Order: sequence, then C-alpha cells, then structure tokens
Amino acid sequence: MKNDNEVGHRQHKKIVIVAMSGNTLLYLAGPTDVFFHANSILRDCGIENGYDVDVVAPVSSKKVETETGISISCEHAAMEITGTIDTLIIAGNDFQEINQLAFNPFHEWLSTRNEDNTRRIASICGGAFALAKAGILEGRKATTHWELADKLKKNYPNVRVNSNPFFTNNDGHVFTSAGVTTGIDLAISMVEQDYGKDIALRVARKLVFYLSRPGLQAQFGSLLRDYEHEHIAQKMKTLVKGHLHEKLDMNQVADQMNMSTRNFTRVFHKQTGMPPAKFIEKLRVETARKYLEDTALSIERISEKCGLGGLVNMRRTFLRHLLTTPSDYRRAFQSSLNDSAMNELLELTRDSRVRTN
DNA sequence: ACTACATCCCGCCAGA
DNA sequence: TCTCTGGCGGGATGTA
Repeated sequence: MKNDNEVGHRQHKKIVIVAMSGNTLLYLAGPTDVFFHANSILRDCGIENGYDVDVVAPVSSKKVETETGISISCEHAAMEITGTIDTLIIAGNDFQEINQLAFNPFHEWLSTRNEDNTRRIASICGGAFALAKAGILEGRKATTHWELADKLKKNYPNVRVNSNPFFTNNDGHVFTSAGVTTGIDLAISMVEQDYGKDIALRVARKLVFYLSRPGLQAQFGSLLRDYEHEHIAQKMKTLVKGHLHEKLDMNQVADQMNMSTRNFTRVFHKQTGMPPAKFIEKLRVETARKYLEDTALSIERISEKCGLGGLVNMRRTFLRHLLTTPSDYRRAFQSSLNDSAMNELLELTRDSRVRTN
C-alpha cells in the first residue's frame, strides 16, 4: 500500500471502526467524533477530503448491543470490506469472545488485514484480544486495559504487553491503546500523524470539553484569535517580541507606541475590546501553552521565559484563563510526536534587538 | 485568610 | 461643535 505522503490528501482516508459488543458507547463514539471534528476543521482549512468513517459490526447480523442498552445497527459487517483500508480500529473487546477466546469468521477476516491492505491497524482496550487472536500482535509491543493485561499475557505469550490505563502504544503500523478515553488520544495522534499537530490540537481543544481530564478544563481555543487582526494588537505583539520574560510597564509600552498611557489604553480597548495589560497576559499564557505542548522545559523555566512570575503565579494565571493548571495542561496536550515547527509565538520570547525601554 | 502596596483601568474633564 | 488627546484620581485587581 502506498504510504500517506505518496497518496497526499487527494482522496478520503477510509477509517473502519469495528464496534465490538457489550462495551460502552465511548469506545466507538470517541474516535468517531475525533475524525468527524477533524473533517470539519480540515474543511475550514480548505481540505475537503478528510476521513471517511465507517462503523462496522464484527458479526454478519450487523447489529451490536452495547452495555448501555443502546443497540447499533451498522450498515456493513467487517467481513464485507475487501479493499484497502487506511485505518482499522477495533473499538473495545467482545465480552463473549474474550472469555472463550474462540477464533470466528471475524478473526479470520481480521487476520487477512496486513500492512499491504491496511495502513494502520489499531485497538482500543480489549480490542487487543481480537488483534492477538488474528495473529497481528505476534512479537509486537501492545497495551490493553490494565485489568485485562494479565489475561492477554497469559493467553498470548508472544505479545509484549504493557498495562497502563493512560497508555497508547504503537509498534510499526499497529497501534494499541488502554483505557476507554485513550481511544480518543489514539485517534487524535492519528490525526496528528496525518495532518500535523495544529490540526490535532484544534480537534483536541474542541473535544476536551467532553472528557474527564485531570483538572477542570476550559475549552482551549486560542485566547488571541479574535484580536490578532487588530492593528494595535499586532503592533503591540511585535513590540513585546523577545521581551515577555521582562517586566512590561504599560507606561513604557505606551511610550514605545508614541502615545500617552491614557490614549493608548483607550485606543487599545476600542480596537480589541480588552485592556493592554490583559492582552499581554494572554500573550504570556499563549506562549507558555506552546512551550508546554512542544518542549520538555520545566514549568518553572517556562514561567520565567514567559514572564509569568514563577510557579505559583503561573498556576494562578493558568487557572484564571484556562481553568486548569500548567501541569494538567501539559499532561493533556503535550505532543507525542516531535514537531520542528515551533510557531511564531515562541519567537516572542527569543532575544530581539527591539527594546521596550 | 488577611493586609499593604503596586499597578492597571477607566470616567471625567479640559485643551488643541 | 465635534473629535482626539492627555492628565488626574479613585476604584478594581493582582502580588508579596
């Protein structure tokens, strides 16, 4: 199968999610929503051919019962799919199958999926059992829900099992994830792999509202998006570039803008709807967010670089703006993949010859 | 939790 | 008369 770079974004990526029986809806709803929101964000970016998601049943009746009492009628059964698949996700474990470890027509079909006809094969939680039964995990590293890890190890000794409820693992083209919500993390990491970190973060920010993440989080849309087109905000941003780590006095900033403090405050407020000091604070938080997402710098060091006044103040400021702490923010959003494209916000804290005093 | 202090914000008013 | 600008001062907010 051609790799993604060869195919480019000219055609939809076919995502097949197998809805295993007896599970919570979130197993399949989480990743489905990730790809759905990714499509909407991609369309905003002018990319029409995002993901084509097909939720299928593992059985020919095409009906799947979930533990919530809601049953799902799928349009297709997995074995009806014969062509190439971009991403195949086994969402959750089949509770009947997991106990008898039987090899049924679904596993037979699954065993035909390989690197040539499926670019990525993934499992969520006990979905790893289905992959193991089909021989896909043979000799590979894999993870599953911690309660099931021992059983997986015992029954499939050739699978190198890791059990961490917050863990997502990939070994070549095979991806496995542990707890329910890691299925969402898994799908987000796939979006990141396909379209880059910015798109993935936008999806995460859209979805994080629904998740039970550490700490009570706000939605993480850009704090500055609505203001950056304003002339005075842009000018201010340029001016403070490289100086965020310094104390920025509004009188000095106004002076640099060749305006009196009073008039500067007035014009700034008129154009952006917020006072200048608040804008600088948002700029600091945005920059700190990028450092938390893209680097391994200590939180203390980040607070210094962004002028957030030490750990305690940074924590307070984050709580005020994002309703979460820096460490929780990092846990939720730090990228799993390295990305050299540190965006322009990071430049704000780099040395510059522009002086504010 | 409380306090003192610093800084910021903004209404008001006067001058250009 | 209208608009823009800048100083003053008091309340609000943040910090130590």
